[in-house]
Amino acid sequence: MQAIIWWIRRDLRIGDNPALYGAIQAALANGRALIPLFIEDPKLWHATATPRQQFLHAGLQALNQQLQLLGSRLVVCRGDALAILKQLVEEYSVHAIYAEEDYSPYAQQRDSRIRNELPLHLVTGLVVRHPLTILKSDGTPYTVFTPFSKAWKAVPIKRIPLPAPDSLAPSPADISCVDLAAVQGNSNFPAGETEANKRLENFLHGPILSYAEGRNRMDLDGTSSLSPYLRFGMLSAVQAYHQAQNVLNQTFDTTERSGIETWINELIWREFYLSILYHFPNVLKEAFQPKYRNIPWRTSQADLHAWQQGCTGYPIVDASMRQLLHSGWMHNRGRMITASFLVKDLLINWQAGEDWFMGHLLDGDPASNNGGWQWTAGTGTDAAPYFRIFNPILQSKKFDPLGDFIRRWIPELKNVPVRYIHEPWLMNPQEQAAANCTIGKDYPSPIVEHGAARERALQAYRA
DNA sequence: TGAAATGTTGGGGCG
DNA sequence: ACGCCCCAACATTTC
Repeated sequence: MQAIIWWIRRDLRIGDNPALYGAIQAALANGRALIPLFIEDPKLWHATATPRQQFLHAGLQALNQQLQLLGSRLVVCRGDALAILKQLVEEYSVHAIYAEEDYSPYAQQRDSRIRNELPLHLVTGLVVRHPLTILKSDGTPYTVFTPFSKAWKAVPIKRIPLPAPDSLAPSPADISCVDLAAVQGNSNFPAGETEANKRLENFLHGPILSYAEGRNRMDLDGTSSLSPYLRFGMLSAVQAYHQAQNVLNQTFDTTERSGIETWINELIWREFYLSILYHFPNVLKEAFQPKYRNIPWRTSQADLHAWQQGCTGYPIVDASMRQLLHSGWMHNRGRMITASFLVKDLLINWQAGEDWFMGHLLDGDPASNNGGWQWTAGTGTDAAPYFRIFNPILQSKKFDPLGDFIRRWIPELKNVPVRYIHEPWLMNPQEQAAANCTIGKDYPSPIVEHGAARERALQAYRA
């Protein structure tokens, strides 16, 4: 028997999947078997990224169900990719391996090694535009978002979404497979392509129209909450882009159009940071800008811990951090506020925050996460200038005006009235008693005073 | 995809 | 009618 491998990495879907499409063509042409393969590589796992790992496992189970409906099944192996592929290639006379290109340094190195020994075909599917196709006229990569996005939009659309197959060649019956352990699903984010498509539909039929403003409101569901699905390719970026563009073409209201355009821009931000990582893999180890590689960071285990656990005494920071801890996701506005707080107010190295986020975000992706952190720290490409320091109280008042979001995640504050919800330490003892919340006991006092912390950060960055 | 400090303007109160 | 002050409301600059 001869076979073709569809090597699944972060493209857990059958709709609009160029790697699957390529594998099907190759299998059909010669009547070969098709092996849908996922390799769990322990080296790829962040030490504490259990929530994301479970989301992936649930996604693999969902994919397996889809494959079984098409007459196939998912094969899962655990170990070193090259070793496993070598063995399969030999055992099942594999003629070709199709996979979607990944741009992380680890994946690039792994794939180039494999390509030296095995017939690995890499196709573009993780992004709409391959990082090598968006370059300045002198051939160097963009390091500023706006010109990058203009160039991105100027390139004609290369391909339209590919249809999902309606049947698949069976995979060899005797192939050994690691059992997918039963996983507890994440109730906030059910894994799988079906759920991803449902969310995209819902988002495109409502929230996206007011996304320009709505995306900033932490107390409302104004965002797409699609990031975990894009992270694992349960949703194709090409498909998301096309559907958003279709909605845009049928929308004439200025506000609604700007909402759609803003969301499309977010897809481009994702590709911007993937491109940055592709061209500058060193960003995972150091600041993009050399002049910010020697900031005199503080090391305070206690402060870092308070930040991680959502016990800083600043409600908007703590609510966001608890949202991350308990749901595996954080609102984008929350990401900016908590990141600014760690890096500027606590003056703790952005890499500690990057690591914590990677350990807890379902959508944790090296490119976007690193890009976001370096943006906030002011050390990255097209980054916020170092003196741009978020005031957590003002941010809270602006983006959670009634404190509903805060109360949802910090039960200790549920009886605190609106006028104090953003800065509960201002309550006098009577008011604290009335709110059933003693500051310093039921809910922590602020671990830093923002005004002083701001001055300290400005001084450190100037130096 | 900031916030604070500083500067400018203009209306209103008042002598 | 006028000058002066206060201060809110913006605008600009600075961090």
